[in-house]
Amino acid sequence: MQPPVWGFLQPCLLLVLAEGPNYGYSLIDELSKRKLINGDVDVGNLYRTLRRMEGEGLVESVMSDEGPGPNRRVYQITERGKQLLKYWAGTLEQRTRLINRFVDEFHRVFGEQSEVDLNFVSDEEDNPI
Amino acid sequence: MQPPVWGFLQPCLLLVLAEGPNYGYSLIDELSKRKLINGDVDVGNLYRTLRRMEGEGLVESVMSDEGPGPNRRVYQITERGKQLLKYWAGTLEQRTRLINRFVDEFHRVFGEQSEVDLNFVSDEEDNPI
DNA sequence: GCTAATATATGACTATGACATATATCAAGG
DNA sequence: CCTTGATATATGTCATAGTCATATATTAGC
Repeated sequence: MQPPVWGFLQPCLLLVLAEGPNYGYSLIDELSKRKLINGDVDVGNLYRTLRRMEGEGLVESVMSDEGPGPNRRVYQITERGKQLLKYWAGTLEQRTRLINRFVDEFHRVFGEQSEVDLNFVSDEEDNPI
Repeated sequence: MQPPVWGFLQPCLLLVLAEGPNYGYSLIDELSKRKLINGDVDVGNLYRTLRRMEGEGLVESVMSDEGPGPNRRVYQITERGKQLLKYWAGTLEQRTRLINRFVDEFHRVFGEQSEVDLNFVSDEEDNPI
């Protein structure tokens, strides 16, 4: 199954772009290299997210014919994007506190020894609802 | 602004229901009391989430005329729901590791002393895009 | 010319959440 | 009896976010 880390792609893109301009395909590589996202990033989702961010004034883009292969749309973070990135750093720290509280409660309810199940599979088949 | 903790409501509901049957309005109180969610929970969102969860066989509900006021729909976690809860405990622990990696990278890029901004406000007004 | 890798983009669908609004029950006060 | 407020569930509409599939174009290697 492996549910997505909702809303985490945007802050990750801002973080990588804060170190310098970059383009879509390369951003995917960076996210994998830094292990900021486990598993593969959906390319369609990536490009639409970047476009949305441009619409929100978080990044700006120009087409570039440098490098081999098809032209690249190179994104650059804006001042506004940097502001939001700093904001994200704060809220994500808060988020870990919420999650830690969740995990503590979980162990309190189920007992410290209780196993977590990393391989939940949804078997819709035998679900008569 | 305060962006939502995406996908966190469902696991929280499962966790509270794992301690005993409960109904919508009371679940909101519990989530606030345990500080599992900061800010208010949208009631419309809550009820739709519970219905969705029932459709997925994670909880079951019965109407109850106990207590004062209008009748309550009392939800009870299923075996399948408990399984998913254990799974959530595992993935959420993984999620904190991703977020910690993000925060580390952030401080590496912006410097340890850099302030996080907990009060980002989207001023769409002066955004000419 | 064909194929594979690179690169960007969109269509259709699902999941989650925000904000507003609707409906109903019951208790308390006038 | 009637209004008001608290409780309780539910739906409408929209935005955001992600999945899976597919389309289109460029370039390099054979």
